[in-house]
Amino acid sequence: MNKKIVIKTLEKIALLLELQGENPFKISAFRKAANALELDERSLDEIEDITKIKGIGKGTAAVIYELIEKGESSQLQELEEAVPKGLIPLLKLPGLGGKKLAKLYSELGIDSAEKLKEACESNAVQKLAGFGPKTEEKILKELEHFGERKERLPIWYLQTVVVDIQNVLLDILEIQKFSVAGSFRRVSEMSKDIDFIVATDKPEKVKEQLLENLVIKEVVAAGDTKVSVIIDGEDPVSVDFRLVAENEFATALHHFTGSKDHNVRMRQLAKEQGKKISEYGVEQQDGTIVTFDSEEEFFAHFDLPFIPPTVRESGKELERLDELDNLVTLDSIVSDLHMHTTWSDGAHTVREMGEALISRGYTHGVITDHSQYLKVANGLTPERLKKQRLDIFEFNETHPNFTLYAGTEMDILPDGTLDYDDDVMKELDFVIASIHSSFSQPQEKIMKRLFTAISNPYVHMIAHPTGRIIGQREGYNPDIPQLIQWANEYGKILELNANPFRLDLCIEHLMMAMELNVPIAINTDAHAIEQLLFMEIGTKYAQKAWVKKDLVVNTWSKEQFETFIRKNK
DNA sequence: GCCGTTTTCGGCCCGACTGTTTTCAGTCG
Repeated sequence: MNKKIVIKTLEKIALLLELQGENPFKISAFRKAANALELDERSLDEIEDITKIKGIGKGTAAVIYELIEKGESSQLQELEEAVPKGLIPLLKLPGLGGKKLAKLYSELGIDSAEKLKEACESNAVQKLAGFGPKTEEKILKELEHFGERKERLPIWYLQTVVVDIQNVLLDILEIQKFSVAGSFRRVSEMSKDIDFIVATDKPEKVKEQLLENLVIKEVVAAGDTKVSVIIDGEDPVSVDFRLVAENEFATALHHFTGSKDHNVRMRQLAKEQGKKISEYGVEQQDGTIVTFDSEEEFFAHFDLPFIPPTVRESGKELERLDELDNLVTLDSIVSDLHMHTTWSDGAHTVREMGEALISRGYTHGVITDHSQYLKVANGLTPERLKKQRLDIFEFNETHPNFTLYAGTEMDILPDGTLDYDDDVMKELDFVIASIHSSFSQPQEKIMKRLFTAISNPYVHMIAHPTGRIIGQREGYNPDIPQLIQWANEYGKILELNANPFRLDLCIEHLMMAMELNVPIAINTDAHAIEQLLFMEIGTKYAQKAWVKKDLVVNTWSKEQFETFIRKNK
């Protein structure tokens, strides 16, 4: 029995129980059991006694054993018979949860969006206890756009929204300080909303100005401590603002940064110490509330080191505290190994890019323009590549404390050959190979192309290994475990492309690479100076996968880097 | 449904907002 199927079944049971209006704790027990199974690294066969796992007891274990033995769950089947399928999508309507939907079904027989609409239009809904005219009106309004709004939005889109909001917040005088929180602060690839924590002693004024100055499509809620709006734009985004007193800022920020599981773990820990965590502070045994100037102090209160937002996920991070020092950080980065200039499709010259790297405090970098195959990007022929090197030599002569290396981002062609001959590559310091064409080839063909590149002695790194664009395209579906194996065998680097559209390799694959100690280069792939800033998001994303500092090529000194790039020459 | 140095019952993380009520339930994060 596949563990994934078991997890899905438990989640499905929880969902259907919810639609029966069941006890919320019972529902969450099934979700917790699914979660516990997911977090356990063992396969189903390797687990001897499943009830030994915390969160799995008699009831959920029975479901799991039945699944293993019969391949199906009688409990799930019964639920599926009792709960109409049409109710499931209705859970997505804001304001409607399991209890209300259960009532709508049992009292009015509502099991679809159409029936719900009819019932609202005939004013049958407002007659139910617990419902009223406003609820009815709200449901009708939500039904108009039902299914239109995207559930989760990609980080590269949300980033633009966050910047716009920050500009509005900076102009509100009554705000003492603010920070983005939530999954965006944890650098999730996709988020369903954006959270901001705002410190102020004049919440009324701040609320007023927020409502006035933001580009608002809809006000969802506007209370004393919480303002919730939908920001208008290409894709509308839910944004929550939490207005708190300045001394509550640190605990509020921690609380609303999450994740949920991280918070639960922290609260349990606090409870063990006789304390209680809320967004307003930490309540001591004697009832007094302690507040903090920073999240660092908050963690220190529980004898914990600062846990970066990026790793606050499953709660298990509290068991990996000794690894926190090994996480890669922006200030340990001394180079960027993938960028473009005006020689191909970049916006700035070799000199401008080089000087931008110096002003970021780096010690070295590599210029890697596109190769000849990419005509749309003005890719370089071997002749132009030679001329470009004169620019690089000249730069190095005039900047003695910094080294710019001559590289390329060379295409792996659709027929499986490489865009430059070995003797062209031989002349270069650093060769990146990547795929930009024929994404839809069968996996076998894609892997042949990647193998040609990775096994070539002059290739140092594979860039953006899957070709994905977050939330938009899957990429070319390579067998990444195999690629990681090859990288290990041939001593090659794999890239974590830091462009927020890509973040490629993804977390799961980075973790696999860590298991084999395959070196990772975090590169911005900058096509303009401003994009060198992507390094920040790249390092944070790497933290999410617990990528070790020593395995990040960009933290290596110039000497270490040179030893690596020269080993095959 | 799960769990237990508060141990077989009774709490489970905790609190805000809304719309329904006339003190609270449901939803949400």
